[in-house]
Amino acid sequence: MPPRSGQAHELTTVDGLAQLSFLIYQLLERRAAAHDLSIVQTRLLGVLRDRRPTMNELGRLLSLDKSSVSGLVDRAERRGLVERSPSPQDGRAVLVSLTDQGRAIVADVAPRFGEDVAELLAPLSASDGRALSRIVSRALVAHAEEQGIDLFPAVPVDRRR
Amino acid sequence: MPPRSGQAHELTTVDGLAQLSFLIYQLLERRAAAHDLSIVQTRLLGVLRDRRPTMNELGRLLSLDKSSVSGLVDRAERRGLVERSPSPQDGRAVLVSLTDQGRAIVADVAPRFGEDVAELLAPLSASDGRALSRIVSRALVAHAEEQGIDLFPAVPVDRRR
DNA sequence: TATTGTTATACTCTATAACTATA
DNA sequence: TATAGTTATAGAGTATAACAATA
Repeated sequence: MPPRSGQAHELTTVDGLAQLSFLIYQLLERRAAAHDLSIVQTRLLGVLRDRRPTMNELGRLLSLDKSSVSGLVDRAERRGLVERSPSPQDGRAVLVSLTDQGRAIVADVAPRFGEDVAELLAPLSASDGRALSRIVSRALVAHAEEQGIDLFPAVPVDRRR
Repeated sequence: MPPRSGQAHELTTVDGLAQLSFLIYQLLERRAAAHDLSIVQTRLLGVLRDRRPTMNELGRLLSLDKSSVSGLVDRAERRGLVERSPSPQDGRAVLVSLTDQGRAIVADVAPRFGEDVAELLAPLSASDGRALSRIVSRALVAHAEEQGIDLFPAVPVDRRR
């Protein structure tokens, strides 16, 4: 039986966060679909926005096997969204970067997705909106510290190797 | 440049919610993988926990085409997790429900996932935790109302049609 | 005629295993 | 030998289109 809170139903914390996650996931999915992109392709472009990783690093960033990365980059490259170049440092390594076309898509999708999220939060009061942002940020920062992850990379705009 | 808030970094609302979503998504994915289940299969089982929908309704609940639902249910049925039965009301319709085995998996995954989420929120103060739950719930309820979706089905434990 | 569901088909996405080339 | 990446293969997941059965 769902608990009541005042006159309206309230979800449990877990159910609420799970549903919120799926919802936000779908918002991004829908915006990506406007460019005929899957979520994974979109994450690929997003990750490349401020990085120029090797295939290997890309696998770690996206939590994918190297063979999955090969296929992913193949399809993105075939569509002209990313490009491969040989690493000057390591004859075995391959660097992946956005093309202008890929960058244009990121520049289009990102703000629209931002609007979607803003719209989702529009029914909240201003103070609830601020509180949500602060609390979520706090939880993520604590989690990142525990995992030894840097949430705020130095943003190497044009790092070459 | 990321804004500062006191001594710690704070993410933008959009970035924070997006990251939180992917994180929660991954938590569920990891728990599901322990049963060799994909996220989609897990969502299928979760949706069936308190429903006995037709294939058609299932498609709406999971935002999938009917042909995708056919394949999804095929694979779950082959593994003994769900079962199809003819609708007594409509000769064309097919009802889908959990088997005991499917129910057992839900009963195992749900609390573990709940613990993962609780752990993620553990660094928050008690009042922040409550506020997060309340605010998220509020946003989801408002969104569901706008979309004409019922977040709280009447929980038909043993509804036959 | 319209709706429910399945099937055929094609593509994306993913991992494992075997392979090539470089370190 | 070890590492970086690709390829072959197999399977899940998805949608479109065509179809059969029922309403």
